Amino acid sequence: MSSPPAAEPQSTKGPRTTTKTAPAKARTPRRTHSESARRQHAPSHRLETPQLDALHLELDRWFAANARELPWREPSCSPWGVLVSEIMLQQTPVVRVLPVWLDWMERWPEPADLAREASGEAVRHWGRLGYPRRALRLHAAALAIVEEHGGTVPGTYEGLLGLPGVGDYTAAAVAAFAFGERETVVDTNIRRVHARLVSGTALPAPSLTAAEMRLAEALMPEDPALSVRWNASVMELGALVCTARSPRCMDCPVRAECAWLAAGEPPPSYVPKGQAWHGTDRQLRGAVMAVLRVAEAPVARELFERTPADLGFAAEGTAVPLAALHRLNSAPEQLERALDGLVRDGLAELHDGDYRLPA
DNA sequence: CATCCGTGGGA
DNA sequence: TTCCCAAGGAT
Repeated sequence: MSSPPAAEPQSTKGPRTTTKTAPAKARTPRRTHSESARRQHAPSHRLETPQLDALHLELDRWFAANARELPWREPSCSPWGVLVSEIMLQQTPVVRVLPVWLDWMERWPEPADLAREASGEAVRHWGRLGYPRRALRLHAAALAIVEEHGGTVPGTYEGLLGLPGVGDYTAAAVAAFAFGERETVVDTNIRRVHARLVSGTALPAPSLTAAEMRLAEALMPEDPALSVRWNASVMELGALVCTARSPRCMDCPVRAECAWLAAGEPPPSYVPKGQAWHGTDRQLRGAVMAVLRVAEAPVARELFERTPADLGFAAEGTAVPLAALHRLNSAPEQLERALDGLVRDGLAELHDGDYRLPA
């Protein structure tokens, strides 16, 4: 139904103006177990088998026919656009990211455009995507890109990993999808597909293991362009077919090779524990941020506490989110903790008893 | 390494 | 209605 998206490098990363190196304050590069595993070019078990070749072909064909058309997959999309999409997509479904991503790209087409703004503007236009710290980190990343990379998104795993909000997954994903690098991309979708297809289990381990990284590396095609395509294909299969709940195995292009199906779909060996929500600080923080995002002016602390006679003072627009906040009926000390936490995290500023987004 | 950090649509 | 959980990262 959709035209095959070409999984080609979206930027001919030409001269990336590497003249400005040696930043005054170099970020300490993070070292994760998966990165060390990535570094060891452990040729350990390269599975150059006919079966693997067939798998690559089957998934590639499926991807060509079934992949969603997403703007950040267009060859014309800049590395900046890919980076923004990847951070927005962290723990957030595609359908909710789409409108916000389009708004951001129009508003801030380049890192320097966002870097010129106050961080609070990034938070405001993050809307209701959730985890607003990501907006803060994206703004900080834009600043770092301008100050340390001449305004262009770094094109290597290491360079990307040094950016705020960019971890192992995002660094590999941007290097692969925006620059065509052969990187071992492992997200929750890919982990689940590997668990079922290869390991024969319903779910991957609770946390990412070194064995999974080795497996992911072993499954990737050698050719960089094909590896990029493979990474995108496995991720898309996990998102559309090999889903967490009620996988559509009938529509799976590789069901004949699936170890989990062959084993009779054994149930997961553990139950993922859900996150508490009602009555938590997170819920309260979310309600406070909903108020600050729509507020035109700083919001007095009393309005959060509901002491004034029921919102007579609420500035227009803030009445609804304030009412939602009051409905939570949280203890004063919890509200205090939430507000302090937001200020500590840089999501809000406090001036003379008034709260606002960071200016 | 376990925990924290938002949100809303679908099962 | 309730519960699950989606292209994770930082501490």
